[in-house]
Amino acid sequence: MARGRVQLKRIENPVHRQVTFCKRRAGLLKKAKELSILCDAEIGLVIFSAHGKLYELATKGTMQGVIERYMKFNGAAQPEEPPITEPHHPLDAKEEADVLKQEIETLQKGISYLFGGGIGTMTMDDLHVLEKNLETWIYHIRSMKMNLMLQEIQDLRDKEGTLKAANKFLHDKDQIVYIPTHRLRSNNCPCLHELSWIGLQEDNTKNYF
Amino acid sequence: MARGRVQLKRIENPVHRQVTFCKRRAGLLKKAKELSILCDAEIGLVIFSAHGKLYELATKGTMQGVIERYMKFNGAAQPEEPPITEPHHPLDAKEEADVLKQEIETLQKGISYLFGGGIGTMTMDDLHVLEKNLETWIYHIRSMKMNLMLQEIQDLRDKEGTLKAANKFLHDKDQIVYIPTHRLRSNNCPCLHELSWIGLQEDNTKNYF
DNA sequence: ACCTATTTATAAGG
DNA sequence: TCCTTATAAATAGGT
Repeated sequence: MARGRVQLKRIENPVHRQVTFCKRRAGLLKKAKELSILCDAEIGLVIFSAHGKLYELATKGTMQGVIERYMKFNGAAQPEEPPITEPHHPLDAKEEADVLKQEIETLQKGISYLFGGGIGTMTMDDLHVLEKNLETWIYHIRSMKMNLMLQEIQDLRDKEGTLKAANKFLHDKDQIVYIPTHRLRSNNCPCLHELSWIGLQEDNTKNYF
Repeated sequence: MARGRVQLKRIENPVHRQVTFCKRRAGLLKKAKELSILCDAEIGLVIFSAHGKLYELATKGTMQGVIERYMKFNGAAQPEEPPITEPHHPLDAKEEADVLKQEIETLQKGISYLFGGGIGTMTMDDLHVLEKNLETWIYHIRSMKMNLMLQEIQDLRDKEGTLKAANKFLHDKDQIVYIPTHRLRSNNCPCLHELSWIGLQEDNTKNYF
């Protein structure tokens, strides 16, 4: 530069450093603009001062645009083979539990990335996968809850049927106990209809979009 | 520069333009590195050539880090009054349904953004808000389902109690025992224990993280 | 912020 | 792409 060579190390004198920062920052921004204009390039430049202040330049559109373009570039660079989710075979309880456990591990890893170490190492694709996993996870948990609750309801209905039958029988007759079996079937219980619209069975979230 | 002033406009000669691009790109990257070292600044520089090739520099960490920091900065720059989610007053069914309807509208808008128009127009903050809304939404749906199912269970238990009482009454009166009552108690039903760990009540998702 | 001696970047040509 | 060289630009140190 001028009146003395520059050492390529942090300037210790804070005043000198601040002055140099101003001058060189201006120079850098100017050079960036020039390069963009002269050579038809799109440039995004972000500068955080030592004290955390932000200076930015985006030629041709916004910084967001530059970031997106950059993301796409890096996303395409590592096109990890999409694992193609299986059509979800019906599994028994043990298998289901194992799948869930594994799923939970994956997700906890992703989540600790997200909140702990910062988003830094996660690409947009990673986030997408995480989101999908989260949906799947919630779906699994919900399915399990639903199944258990349905079973609970079913049990109670069975009992209800039994009790009703016994009650009716006792009310009608003071004789031999006989519970008619057709009264104990649960498929004519009115409650089932009320529950049906909630979508207890399959991937019901899909239908809301 | 040298041997002739430079016009601040796109260099038309493609060879000249390419040569200048190489030289000035190198210069710009060098200057950026120097500024970072001399003044202890964090710099992210992204250059897309006219032909789409990417050149990048991130001092102090990764480009992802720079992008994150930039995002946070801009997120704070437009600190749209955080709506502060109400502590979720207990609403009646009608209110709840209305809230849900509105929520669904918001989300459908967001989702069509995401899948239709491309991510292009959505910022990271938008995505974050969308994600939060999605969680809230799923939570709401789940809450409603849970409430309905819990009510169903409660109703059935009530009925069970009533029937048991009636049964007992008839039994005592007529001295005829047909249904052993200890088989009808619900609090020792195995299903209940299985249900308890799932957390049927409040914001159970919180506990998984 | 301005000045200016000097260093650095770089345009043109090979 | 790299080398050379003349010259424009950038800038360190001072005011």
